[in-house]
Amino acid sequence: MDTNHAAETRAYDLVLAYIKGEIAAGELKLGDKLPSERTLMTRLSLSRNSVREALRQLENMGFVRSVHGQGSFLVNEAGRGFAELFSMLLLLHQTDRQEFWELRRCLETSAFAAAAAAPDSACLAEMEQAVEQMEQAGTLEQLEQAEEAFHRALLACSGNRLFRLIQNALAAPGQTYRRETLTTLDESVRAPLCATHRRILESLRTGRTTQGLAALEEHFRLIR
Amino acid sequence: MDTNHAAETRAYDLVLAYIKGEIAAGELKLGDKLPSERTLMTRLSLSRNSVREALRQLENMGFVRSVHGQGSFLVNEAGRGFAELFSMLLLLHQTDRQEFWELRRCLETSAFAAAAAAPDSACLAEMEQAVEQMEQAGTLEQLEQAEEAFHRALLACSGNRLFRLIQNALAAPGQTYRRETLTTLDESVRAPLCATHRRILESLRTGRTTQGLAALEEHFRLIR
DNA sequence: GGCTCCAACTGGTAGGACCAGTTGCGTTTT
DNA sequence: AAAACGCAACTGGTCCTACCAGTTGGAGCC
Repeated sequence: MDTNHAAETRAYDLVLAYIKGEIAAGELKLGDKLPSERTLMTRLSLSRNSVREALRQLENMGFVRSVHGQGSFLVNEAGRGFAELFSMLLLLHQTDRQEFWELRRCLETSAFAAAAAAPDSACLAEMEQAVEQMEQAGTLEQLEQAEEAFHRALLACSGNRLFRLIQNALAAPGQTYRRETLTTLDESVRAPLCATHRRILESLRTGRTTQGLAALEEHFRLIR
Repeated sequence: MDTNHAAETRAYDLVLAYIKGEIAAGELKLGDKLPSERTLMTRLSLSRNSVREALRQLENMGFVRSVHGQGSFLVNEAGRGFAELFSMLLLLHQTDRQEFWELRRCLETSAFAAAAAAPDSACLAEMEQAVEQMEQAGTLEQLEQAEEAFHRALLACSGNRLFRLIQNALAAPGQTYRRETLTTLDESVRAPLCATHRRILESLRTGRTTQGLAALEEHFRLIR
């Protein structure tokens, strides 16, 4: 194995270090406006190019949002750039849809368990709304959106922000897969699909965890 | 809520699209050398700045490795840039160690189940070696490395590349947490810790899944 | 007071210049 | 002829300047 990974240091590392320092010092918090590129340039004795490459990296990670004419802001949209990442992974055959579904199943099972242990009424309400929208969905697109909303609420219910982060990261290919699955779905499967979602929700309300986990399993069998 | 997220298009998107096109067309595959920045510049009618910003993004995602004097290469080091991401998440209090452990537990539980269904002898051998190193570890550092190797092998055993990707992403904070935990660990806990790892391995060999899951749970109770 | 408009910000892009590693080929040396 | 050297032509890394294009806020006008 080569062990010289960390040897290289780039100019824009200074910018990253500076931003992180400001955050650690409490000078910078979420929503704040970063110093302008030209300010950072002079302050850190760097070219604007280097500053911009650092900001691109932060923007790519979802921590910075640069708006033309306004400035750059510290935000929390972590996972935004992951859409690109996953499309590349798929393109390079470094993953496939089976692994994708397996990860989703893994996350949602854990999320369900966490949610069942301490259900959040707001999230339950969201899930209720999503299930109703699924049941009443006229178009496929509505069904799609409702289904996604349901799972988003379920993940949110877990309270784990990392789970949601990964879910967001999976959102882009997820939409593709969801559409593929739903369009090829036999109409006869649609009713059980809705029923499964409702059972998951109800089991969270009644605390019947094992029943809910079974419903989750069935859900992934149906949709995979 | 504002809904104009996707309106903006940047110059470097052209580069990303071009690279992806080349990959899709089979012109470019892992390990290949990308066209030089100056070539891309003229070929796509962009400034070198824009080309570089695109390459930085790809490099940040771990798909490109630029080497001074040699060129840029298409690689698969996805997750390399995630170390930065997680340190930022922690810095901004967008996650914490509890969520971190919960994610690890979630992944490893699923990975164990997958591994139990179709155990891979090579990975089992790696795990065996890791357990032995744990049992014979003299220094804390050795224990640390052996423990990490064990879990790396377990995740690899699942066969799911996304799992390994996320594990790599978690590696940086993982090392910090692992060290924190192990250094504060009572010496009396060390033996059971090794025993737990061995039990996980043995259960994979004997196919006693429920026993293995219990051992995994105990592991996370011990180490958290 | 409310309006318009312009000046002074902001980021986005372009192109040139130079530094600094790497590579390979031609020349020189042995 | 084989080995060593060295230069030229790549490569990415950085800096600079200039300009375009949105946004903002205040000066001045209605």
